[in-house]
Amino acid sequence: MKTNAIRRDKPHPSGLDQTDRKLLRLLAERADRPYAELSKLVNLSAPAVHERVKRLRRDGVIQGVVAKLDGEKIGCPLLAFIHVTTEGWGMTRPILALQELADVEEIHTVTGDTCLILKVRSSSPASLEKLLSRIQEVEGVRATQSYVALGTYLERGPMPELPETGEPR
Amino acid sequence: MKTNAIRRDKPHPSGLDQTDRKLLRLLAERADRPYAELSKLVNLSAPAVHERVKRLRRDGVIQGVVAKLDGEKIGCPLLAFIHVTTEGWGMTRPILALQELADVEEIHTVTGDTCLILKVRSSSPASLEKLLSRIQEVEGVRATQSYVALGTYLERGPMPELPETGEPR
DNA sequence: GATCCAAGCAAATGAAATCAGGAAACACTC
DNA sequence: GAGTGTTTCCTGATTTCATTTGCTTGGATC
Repeated sequence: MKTNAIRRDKPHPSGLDQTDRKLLRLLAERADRPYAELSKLVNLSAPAVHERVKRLRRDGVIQGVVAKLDGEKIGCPLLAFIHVTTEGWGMTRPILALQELADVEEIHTVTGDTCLILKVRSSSPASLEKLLSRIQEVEGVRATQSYVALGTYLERGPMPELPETGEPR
Repeated sequence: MKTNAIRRDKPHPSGLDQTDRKLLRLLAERADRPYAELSKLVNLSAPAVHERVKRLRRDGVIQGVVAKLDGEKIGCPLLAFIHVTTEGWGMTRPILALQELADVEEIHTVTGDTCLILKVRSSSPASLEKLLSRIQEVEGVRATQSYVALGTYLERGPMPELPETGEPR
């Protein structure tokens, strides 16, 4: 028999222990790793990792697994952030309907000198202009201001912080 | 023998045919599908899908596969966009170094009334404040302006447009 | 119309995910 | 501190899926 080195620790408010967090960091970076590989990295057996991932999925911590595509290579070289100021609160039905457009990637309501921030990716300036005019037409929209990305130096998803150094990576 | 329904078409400038684009849309949404399932959805055999995905990966169209995590559930409930105005162009080494911090998710240089846009996700107002002060200290940084997200109504990655309707979804 | 190439398929192989049975640690209660 | 239930883990099957192989065909080229 083997003396299992089990260390229970859920010191974190999120209910995730150290191993969970490490796993999540690994998966947020690259989710197509075999459990066998992950299991070595977190010092567990493959089925144990499987079990944890299943739980994290069930609890909604892991929302899904997606392929990261290259904007330029799929024909959408133009990335822009659009600030939208509106009459009221901002998040109306026609605004929400914008998510049907393939080039709208994110929609947030925010505090600050604007109401909405949209992240969009267009195939051409003309396409971006069309999108803008479409937004301007929406009932309640006062104005828009665009920020076209010249370069993207980092783009990744949420990732739990390491132990409690509270910083690195 | 079966009469293969082969339709060659690469009408798109990106070099991706209709099937590639459909595949990419499927994978951008959910990348943990068996090839057998994908193969039905695009009317191909599993090995054919495998072949295509391999090519798309090799060509960098698919940059990778990542797990999408829930910001709140991993203890980072605060999402914010930070505009940074700087002396010169903006993208200096110390700014780039910010990517070492786990809560910085994106860094873009942009046109418009700011130089840089950062997307960050923090565990608390205090943590966000610390990050802000850290940015302010960077050589060449003139000012920052923050937009804290109240609600996120859409958040996804790049995705090729459908056929040529140029719009839906 | 002969030849070449790209892309496909079915069948076979190998690798990985998943399931099962049982043990250890932990967290309770008494 | 012994008893008991629950959680998490491990090893060893079993099954599912990815990947390889070998061959076929449609289309392009000459």
